Amino acid sequence: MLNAERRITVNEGKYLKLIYRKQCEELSRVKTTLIARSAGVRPATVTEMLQKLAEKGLLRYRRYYGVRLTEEGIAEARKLLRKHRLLEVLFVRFLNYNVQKACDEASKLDYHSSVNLINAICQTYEHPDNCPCNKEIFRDKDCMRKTV
Amino acid sequence: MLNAERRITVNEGKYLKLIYRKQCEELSRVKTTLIARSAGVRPATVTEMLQKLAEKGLLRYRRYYGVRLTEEGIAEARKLLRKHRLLEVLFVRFLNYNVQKACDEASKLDYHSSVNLINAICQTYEHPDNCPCNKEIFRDKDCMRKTV
DNA sequence: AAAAATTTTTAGGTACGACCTAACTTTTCT
DNA sequence: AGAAAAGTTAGGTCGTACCTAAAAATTTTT
Repeated sequence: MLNAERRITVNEGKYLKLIYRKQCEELSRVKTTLIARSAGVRPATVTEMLQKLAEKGLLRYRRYYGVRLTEEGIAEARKLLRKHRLLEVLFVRFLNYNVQKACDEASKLDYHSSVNLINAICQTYEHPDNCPCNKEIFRDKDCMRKTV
Repeated sequence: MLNAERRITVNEGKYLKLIYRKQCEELSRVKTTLIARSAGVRPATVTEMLQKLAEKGLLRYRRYYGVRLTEEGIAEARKLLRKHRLLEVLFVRFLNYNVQKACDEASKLDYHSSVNLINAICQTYEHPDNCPCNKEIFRDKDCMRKTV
C-alpha cells in the first residue's frame, strides 16, 4: 500500500537540500557538525546519513574531512529545490501567502509533488526565473518555454 | 529532523479514507478482506491495522465481524477527504488537470497539506460544494464563507 | 611538538511502521 | 454437520531514523 521504491527517502531529500544550500554558501566542503546543528540531530546520525548518501553516489565522503555533492547529488537537490520554489511561487501568487508561510508549506510538499504537477505550475506562470525569495528556479528539460 | 508526532500516520490515513468510502457505499460494516483487496495487502496486515485504529479510538472493531468508523474516525477521514477534494479542485481549475490526474496527485499530497493551505484554496474558489468528481467537500469550522 | 580540546567516527544499540507466512479459530455456505 | 471461506494470532522480517558511549583523528593551544 505504501510508496513504491524511490531513489531517495524524504529524509535523505532534506539532507540533500540542506547540504546543497550550505555548499553554495560556503563554497567548500560541508562539515558534519554544521549539518548536525542545522538538522537538529547528533553528529553520529549525520555521519551515518553521509555514508548512505555516498553509497548512493550522491556525494563524496572522506572521513573527518567533510562532504561535497556529486553531479548526481546536485541534480537531485536541484530537482527538489525546483519543486520547492515553484510551489512557493504558487502559494505566494495564487494564495497571497507571505514568503515564510510559502516556504514552510513548500517544505512539506516538495518531495511528494510529481514533476508533472510542478511543470504545470511552471507553465502557468510562464517559467519564472526566481522564487519569491529570489532564488533561482532550475530548469527541467521536459518543461519548455513556448517559443514566442 | 523528521515530522513531529502526529495522531495518525500517512498509512493510517489511507486506511481511514478507504474505510470511509466503503462505509458510505455499503452503509454497513466493512470487512477485512474487502479492505485487504483494496489496499493490496494480506488480511493479517489489515487486522493488525484495524486493531491499531481501534486502539486510537478511530473505529469500532469486533473480531470476525467487520468495522465501522467512530465519530472521531469519520471526522479524521473527512478532514483528509476535504484536503483531497480541494486539491483536486485546484488542479482541475487552475492547472487544467483531468479528474484522474487530479485525484492521483491529490492522493500524494493531501495528508501533507496543512489545514491553512487547504482553507486558502477553499476561499479562493469561494467554498465550492463539490470536487471535480462531484463528491462533497466537507466544511471546516475555521473556513467560513464571507457573509455576502 | 606535545598536550589538550574539539570534531568525527564506530560500534552497538532502540523504537516504530509496515509488511509477511503459517497455523488456528470463527463464520458462512451447501 | 461438514466443508469452505474469512478472519485472527503468533511470531517473525526489513527498512528508516534515531541514540549513547567509547575510540580515533584533527585542530588548537601552550
